[in-house]
Amino acid sequence: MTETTPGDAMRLLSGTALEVAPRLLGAVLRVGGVSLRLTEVEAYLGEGADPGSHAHRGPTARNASMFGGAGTVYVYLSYGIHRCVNLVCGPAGEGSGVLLRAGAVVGGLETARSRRPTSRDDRDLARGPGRLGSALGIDLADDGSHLGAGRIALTLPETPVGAVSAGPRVGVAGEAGGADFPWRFWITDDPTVSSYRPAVRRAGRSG
DNA sequence: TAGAAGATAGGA
DNA sequence: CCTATCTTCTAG
Repeated sequence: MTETTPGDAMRLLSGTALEVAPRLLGAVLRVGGVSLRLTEVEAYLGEGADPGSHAHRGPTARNASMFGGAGTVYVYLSYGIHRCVNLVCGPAGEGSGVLLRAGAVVGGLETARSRRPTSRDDRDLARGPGRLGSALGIDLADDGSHLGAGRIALTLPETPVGAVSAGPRVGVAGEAGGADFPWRFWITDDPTVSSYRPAVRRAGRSG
């Protein structure tokens, strides 16, 4: 068996988000004692290149780590509740990354279950970006950390995954969330992939 | 300084 | 369909 090294992961992450995202499928992310096999991801390009990206308008206090270059971990608070995880790719200063949307828990199952008591089925433990962050015990303190340098590590798949599907990104408003931006990738037919939801707008709804 | 919107999840 | 919950950004 060929084992992937941290260097292999860094090499992959140095590419563009669109090429990195599908190749992260099947990779195992370990955070402390919980390991997750990634089954669903989304690519986000950098400053000025992707209206749906947090980095689109340039660096701010929140998204600063997105500009940290390949291997940086970007964690942000979503809707005041959920912690979502991105793996930054490309060169420093660009601002591109891959949002981790779902996965299957393959290690530390008991810990993950205790963190997600409302999950009635193990496949729901990390089905969706908020749930994924919760199951892994991700904290805002993890923002800006680096793969392999702290408690977060990535191992690439030893064998290639099977069929991969692509489609519009979830919850992204406007044109960047449409069919012209099929930048969400998932392992076809995998039960841990989240269900698609179009972007919603609360104030001035039903537009 | 205020107000709206947001890469969501869970419940009715 | 509605709401929880709070940070971030933008306009004035």
